[in-house]
Amino acid sequence: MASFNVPDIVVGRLPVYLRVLNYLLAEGRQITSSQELGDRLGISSAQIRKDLSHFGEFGKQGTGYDVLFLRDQLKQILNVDREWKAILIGAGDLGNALAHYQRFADNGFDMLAVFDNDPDKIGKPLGRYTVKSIDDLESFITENQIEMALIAVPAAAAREVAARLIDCGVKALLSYAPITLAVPQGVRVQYIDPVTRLQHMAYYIGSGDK
Amino acid sequence: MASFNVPDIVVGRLPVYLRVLNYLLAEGRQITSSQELGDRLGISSAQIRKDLSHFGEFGKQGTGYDVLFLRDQLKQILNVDREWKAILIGAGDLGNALAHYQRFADNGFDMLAVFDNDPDKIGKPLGRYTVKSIDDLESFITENQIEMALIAVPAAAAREVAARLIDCGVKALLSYAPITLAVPQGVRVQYIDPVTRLQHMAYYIGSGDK
DNA sequence: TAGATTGTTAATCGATTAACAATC
DNA sequence: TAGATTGTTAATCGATTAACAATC
Repeated sequence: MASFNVPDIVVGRLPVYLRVLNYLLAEGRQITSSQELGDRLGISSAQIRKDLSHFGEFGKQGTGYDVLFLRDQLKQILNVDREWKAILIGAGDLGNALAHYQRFADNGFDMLAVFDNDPDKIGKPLGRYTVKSIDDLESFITENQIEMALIAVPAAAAREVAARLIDCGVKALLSYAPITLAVPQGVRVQYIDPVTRLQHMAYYIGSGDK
Repeated sequence: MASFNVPDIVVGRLPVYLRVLNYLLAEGRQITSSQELGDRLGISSAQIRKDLSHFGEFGKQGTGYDVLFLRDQLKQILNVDREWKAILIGAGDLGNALAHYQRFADNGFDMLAVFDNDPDKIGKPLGRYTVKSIDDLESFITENQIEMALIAVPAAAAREVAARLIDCGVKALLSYAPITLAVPQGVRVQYIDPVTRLQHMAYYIGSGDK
């Protein structure tokens, strides 16, 4: 797992490589090539080989890559060859969808609890959870050594929630709130905002000449 | 709106600029600067000025930018100074959350219908919609001149759904299915996969030395 | 005017691509 | 062996940053 200064954009592609390898595995494929992976992902084979070269040598000349081996190597590199403990803040419609999303558990992200500040929701069942009070956020994180959190609260509440999470030592935030968060060194944030994505595409399909 | 070959990465930042300008507007601010915008977004003021310079001159030396004016210019540039007609495919938990998401309408994305292939769901209410049969997809798109679609179906169904949408002339797809879609020239796709985002962050917070 | 901030240039930095020797 | 594909190098391409003249 030799690596020190791999470009973030390369790291961001690894999960997609991992995903396609999992599909290949499910299809019963044993061997693949940078060419095939590139074709499936719409990128060049050169980019895939270059990206992988940051971490080591995983293939065989003339043959390609062992799907299972490369898959497992990528899992190691990404640190997803183990379980991660996460929580979800926000039990609205989006929180409900995330609480039911099977792929988190399937990929080793163990969602341990769901929090909300609405008295009408606290104590009620939500999927396999019982919604907890946001008042219990700090104690729960500390006691369970939570490392990641999904933020699915309104934009107006997101900054305070993020601050509290970070105060308790949560190191990765995935925020669905449409707001940019300032976080200290050592804490990672990723954003999911479908509206900005639609706007991005609107630029191109807008007037035909772009 | 002079522009021909603006880097995609620049286009992708404009919606975020637009978002922060809307917040400034809501706060009653009339003037801002590239410095302030950069501070709010965690990027350099130089990058903001450079990005905007692809499209024209929007500020005044010594003063900065008129918030309302720049906001409206960005809306024009992104082609979001008008309504866009969209549909949603998939009425599961995620589809339910998206059907209720107010920010689409707030930002000019008019969701006209929700489709599913499950007989138990078809005809049932979902937010302000009544779930339509996927059998009616083609006729609905054609009759209503749908331009965008949100895909919230299982991965196994996503390729076929995308193909049908594209066949009917839909030009922008926002897919929540964890699979890469091959689309023809002129069609845009964006993906939202929270699992890849968590995996991306896991890389950094994994072992402390990255 | 003095102070501030833009828009732009040039330099730096970083990522992608093409090509090919190595080698399975 | 002949054919195929990797890993890597060097060249190209593209993005970001720093700096500053222009100017409000």
